[in-house]
Order: sequence, then structure tokens, then C-alpha cells
Amino acid sequence: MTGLACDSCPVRDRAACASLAPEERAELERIGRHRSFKRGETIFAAGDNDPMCATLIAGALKIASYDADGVERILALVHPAGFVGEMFAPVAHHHIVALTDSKLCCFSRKDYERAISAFPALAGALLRRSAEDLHQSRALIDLMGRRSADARVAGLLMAFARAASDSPCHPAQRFDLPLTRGEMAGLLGLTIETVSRQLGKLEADGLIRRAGSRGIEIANAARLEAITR
Amino acid sequence: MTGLACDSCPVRDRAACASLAPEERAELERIGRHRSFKRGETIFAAGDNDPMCATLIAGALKIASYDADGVERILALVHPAGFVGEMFAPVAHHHIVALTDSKLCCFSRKDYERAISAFPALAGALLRRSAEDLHQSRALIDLMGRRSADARVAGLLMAFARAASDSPCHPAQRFDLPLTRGEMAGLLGLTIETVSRQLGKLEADGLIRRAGSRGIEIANAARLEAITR
DNA sequence: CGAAAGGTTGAGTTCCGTCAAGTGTGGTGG
DNA sequence: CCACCACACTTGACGGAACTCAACCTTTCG
Repeated sequence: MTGLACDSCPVRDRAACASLAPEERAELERIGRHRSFKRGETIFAAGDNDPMCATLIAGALKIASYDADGVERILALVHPAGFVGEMFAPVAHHHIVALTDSKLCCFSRKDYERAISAFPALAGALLRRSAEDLHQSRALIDLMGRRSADARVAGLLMAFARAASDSPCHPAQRFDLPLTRGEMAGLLGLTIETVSRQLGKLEADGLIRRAGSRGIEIANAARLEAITR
Repeated sequence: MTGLACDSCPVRDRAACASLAPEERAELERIGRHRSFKRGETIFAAGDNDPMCATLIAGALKIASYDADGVERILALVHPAGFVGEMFAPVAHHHIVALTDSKLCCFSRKDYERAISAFPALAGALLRRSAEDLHQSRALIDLMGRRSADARVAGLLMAFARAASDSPCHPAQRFDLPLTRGEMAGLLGLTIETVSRQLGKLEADGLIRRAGSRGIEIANAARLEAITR
């Protein structure tokens, strides 16, 4: 709920606004504001008709829908520098919830639309982000289309390992799961129990080692990758 | 392989180029060319490094990946006025194949990139298309996340019914399946046999009627919708 | 300390994938 | 015109994988 300070923003050169000239960014800074959310808080709810959009500065979000039984289905994860919010639909389609304590840089849609038409570079940057999001979505579809639970869980672990790595090509060998079992299940279309059992089996087979309930160490990346198909 | 004729183009006011002023469109017309593909032909293959992009004029496409066993996984369907091709990645990520005989309006990526920076309206229009694609992807993720095969098949039928309808709100009551059983299976992460059995069961339960292998008539939309969750 | 939330494990059952055989149907060529 | 073939689709039997239900363990937090 504070003013902005783009100069010290941790995502200042990765987010969409990074493409702007200094004076353009000053204008964005004028119309946006920082907000913080605690783990589990809902940022936008499906059906909201007071549309907002935002860049994630720190933390992590999930985009999710809930069926009639209240079962959560996770449609996408959002990482820092990611952009969320409906720019074109009249109402929000999905729930956006903080996975961890998070900071966002929020804009009213009307203001942001004006900024897009005023600053052509912004449209280009958003297009690039959107293409990236689309690619991530399709990667998830690919993952969920696998028919066996072990392929899905192994694929998710490899995806996390890649995301946790600094170098874009080599996956991290050791990382913490960013999701609960229930969230992993919601992402993969499985149940909590199945995810838990598959992790146990991967450990028993010597493909991974576990430290606590969240820590993962990849013991045999090649075999883990091989299960993935 | 012919020149363009935007004036008579069937998607002239729905595709991305619709946002352009006449003289801008004339420039696009100069750098693009029409190509036709037969059902089953590959338009772009994953790994292509001679990147192209295109607007679909007529027909239908699938974006797909293939696992080590050759099992096809369909990541997205593309309808007329849709845009395909990687604008940002160095190589194509997925295969793009014609589902039916199709016509495309193709551009080299380099040319199209130039057009985007020259004509800001084009970036906006592509952003809108991209947001739509992203929404479709998430709808598919939602569908695939359903745990039972009947919910997935019923949901797919409802999606086709909505797509086949002229009016955006009410689903068509009668339509032809645009996909083979194998393609439906690849889209939903099921097997051909399971899709076939679920269709049989939906018919036996009186929720749908079938005419030939492709014709579908929705007999009880409410109950079909209810299964969907 | 107790409660709540996340996680694991076990037993039983249902569902879906696999394998296999069989039924159209459209297309090609004799 | 018909024989043949390829392809899409259907149907059945079977077994294994994943879901359900339930109990229990662990960690965190008030």
C-alpha cells in the first residue's frame, strides 16, 4: 500500500515495464501502487468486475479454478516479473491466490490500457510475456497429458529443478518444492495420496533423496528424465 | 502459393491484421503469401529454425508434441483468424499440423517483426489474440485436470458445442466432431478406447445421440453439463 | 500443551489402459 | 461394379494403477 520505487525494484529489468524509457516509467509509477499479500490470500477472485492487473515483484502466485466439490485445479504458477490480470475480458476468469507472501505492483485496467496505447513498447513487452505464459501453459498441458502418475510427478520435479536453477540449461540438483502435496496434485490432476506415494517410490528407487517434506535432491537426473515421457 | 487479396479474405475483420489502417495492411500484403495445406500435412515442425508465422484463413490446425513412443499429445487447436508461429523463441517448440485442408497467410518472422515495430496497432491486436489463446489453454488445462474420463469427454463435447454455435452464449444442439477419436484422446490425455466407450456410455444414458461416427446431437444439455465437473 | 494443517501409509475398490478381435466405410484399382 | 485395403471406430476380457476412505504421524503455531 505504499508508493512505488522503480529504481530499487527487484524485477526492474525483467518485468514488462523494463522496456520503457525513464520518463515513460515515471508515468507508470504515478498510476501504480504496491500491495502485499500473505500466503493464501486471494488477489483477484473469479467474477471480479473491478478489473485490475499487476506485475509480481516478489513471492509466487497460483491461478486456479475450483469445481463444485471445492477441488482446486491449478492452471498456472506465476513467478516474479510475471504479469497477471485480464486486459480484455470483462470479468476475471480465475482466482489468483498468493502461494507465499508476495508483493505486487498493481494498476487499474483502465490506467494500464491507456499506458499501453501511449507507450507502444509496453505492448511489445507484454506480448513477449504473454508468449512465454502460453509456452508455460502448453508445457503443463504436455505434462498433464502423460498417462501415468509417475511420469507426471517426475516431469514436475524436473520442471521445478529447471526453474530453481540459475543457469537456464542445467537443472538444479537440490531445491525445495514450492508447493504442498495438495497443490502439486491440483496441478497434475492427481490426488494428494498419489503424489505422496509417487514421491516415496521415486525415493525408494534411488532417483531422488528427500530432506523434510519439501527438500528434494536429484540423485539420478538421467533416469528421472527417462521416466518423464 | 499465390499473392494475397486481403479485400476478399474471409477473416479480414477478425484476424490480427484487421486492426491495421488500409495503407498498413497494404504493406503486410506485400510481405505475406498464401499457402495451402492438405489434411495431415505438417506446417511447421518442432526444431525448425527458419521461423515463420502465419494467420489461419480457413480450415483448422493442431499444435502437438510427440513422445518417445510416438504418442501424440495435442496442446491446442487453431481456428480461422488464429495466429501461429514463434515470434520470440529461436526454434519452433511444437509441431503444427493441418487437421483439415487449410489455407494460411504466411510471413517470415523477420518481416513480421518489422511490421510489429512499424505498426503499433499490430502489437495490440496480437496481444489480444495471445490473451485469447492463453485463456483457451487454461480452459484445456481445466478440462484435463478432471479426474474421471466421463467428465473430460463430456466437457470436450460441451466445448465443441459452444464452438459450433453461432450465438456465443448458447451451445449448438447438433454438430459434427471436428476430431478423430485418436485426436480427442490426445487432447484429453486418454486412450482411443476410453473415448469411444465414454461416448457409447453417454449415448446409452440418453445424454447424447449419435449420427455416424462424427455426428453428435445433445439430448440433455443440463445433465451433460452436470457430469462435466 | 493442544489444535490445525500438511504429510504418510494401508486396505479395498473402481476405473482406465492394454491387448486383441471384429465392424463399418471410403477410396483405389482391376 | 466389385474386390480389396487402409483407416477409423467399437467391443470385450483382463490386470494394474489410481482413487477413496481411514488411520496415523509430524510440524507449526497459538
